[in-house]
Amino acid sequence: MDAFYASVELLRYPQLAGLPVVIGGGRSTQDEALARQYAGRLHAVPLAAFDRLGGYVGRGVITTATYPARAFGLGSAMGLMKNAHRCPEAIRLPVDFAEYRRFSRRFKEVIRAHAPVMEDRGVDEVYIDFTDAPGGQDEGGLALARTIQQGIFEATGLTCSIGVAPNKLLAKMASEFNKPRGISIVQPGDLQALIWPLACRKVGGVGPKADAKLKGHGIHTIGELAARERAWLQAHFGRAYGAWLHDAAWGRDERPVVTESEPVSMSRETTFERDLHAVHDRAELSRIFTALCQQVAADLAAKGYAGKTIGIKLRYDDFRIVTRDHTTAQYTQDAATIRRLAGLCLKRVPLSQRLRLLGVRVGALVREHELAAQPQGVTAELF
DNA sequence: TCTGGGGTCCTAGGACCC
DNA sequence: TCTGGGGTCCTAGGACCC
Repeated sequence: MDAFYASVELLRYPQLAGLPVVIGGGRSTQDEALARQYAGRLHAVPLAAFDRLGGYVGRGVITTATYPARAFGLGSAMGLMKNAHRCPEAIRLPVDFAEYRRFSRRFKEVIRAHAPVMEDRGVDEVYIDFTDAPGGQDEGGLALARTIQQGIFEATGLTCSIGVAPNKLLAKMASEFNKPRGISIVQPGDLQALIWPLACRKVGGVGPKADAKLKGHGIHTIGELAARERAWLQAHFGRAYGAWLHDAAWGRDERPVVTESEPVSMSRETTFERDLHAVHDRAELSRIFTALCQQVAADLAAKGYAGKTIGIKLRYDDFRIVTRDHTTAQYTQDAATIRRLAGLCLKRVPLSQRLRLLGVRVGALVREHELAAQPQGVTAELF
């Protein structure tokens, strides 16, 4: 989906069309009082009433920027405060995940109606298997891509970009070629012309660390990566990752489109408004900790899961992260149990330094209904 | 007044088991 | 005088993704 969060917000506030808008940070002035005042006619909220990026106080990053905002150099994962000077007049809206999830469900319904083999990749992205979908082979996939793009626009008013290719790796790269509202077809023979000139970072799975290391070896483009011997890449990047890098550079990817998967863990975390000290701010920290446990428990219950690995995560004021976890015999989804076990984890961590973030995680999940016969008694040894 | 939140997967060492 | 070879599970950290 193109600039998904921002595009959903623009459906509510069409008066913001064409303006630099960023989504991110905490509550803003218009979300409660204003929403009440203009209920049912949000399109009438005057521009002057919206929060400006330059006036933001707090912690947070830009999660999405509209295309006009990007023209000012505003982009995702950028600190709100530090970059406000690039365009202080940009309008800032708080993140409304519930609303984005609603639109996420709607656009995915449209896709499944046309091509049922769809893999969920988060709120704003999917892989679709065109292989056996009706019309999926017409015009090399272009026809079905157009149908889906149009169907999503009619159902939601949102635009998307689609890449059609022989595998997920290439389709993902192709989808970036013509944003927004683009369709790109990449065929095996296009590797040299369309893929090899791109930066290594464009390969899904090459992040900032791997990219920096590749650059250190003088490898900047996918073509330069493809030119290295497989064995050389394995010697410098590890056997598995080196082989994968080589395959990726040659456009090879056999991963299937996976339509169903079970969650591995559920977590809640929060960055405090100011750094907190375990002793000095004990009461506040404790209150937040309990609330996180209750939220995770509620998430588990809502989705029908229980887990037996309880863990915590904290981030110190210097951004170092530590985690601790503990696996128990009994699966649980109970807030008080999670709180008790997470509390024990917290005791195993140095707490002299101020904390910026606290998180609670429950892993090793099973479905609630598969839990009925949890063994509790004594087992006899037979042999 | 830099730097969110919710995830997955991989690696590596150690405990423990047969 | 010498100490195997599998295998699984747990824990901590880190890279990466949306």
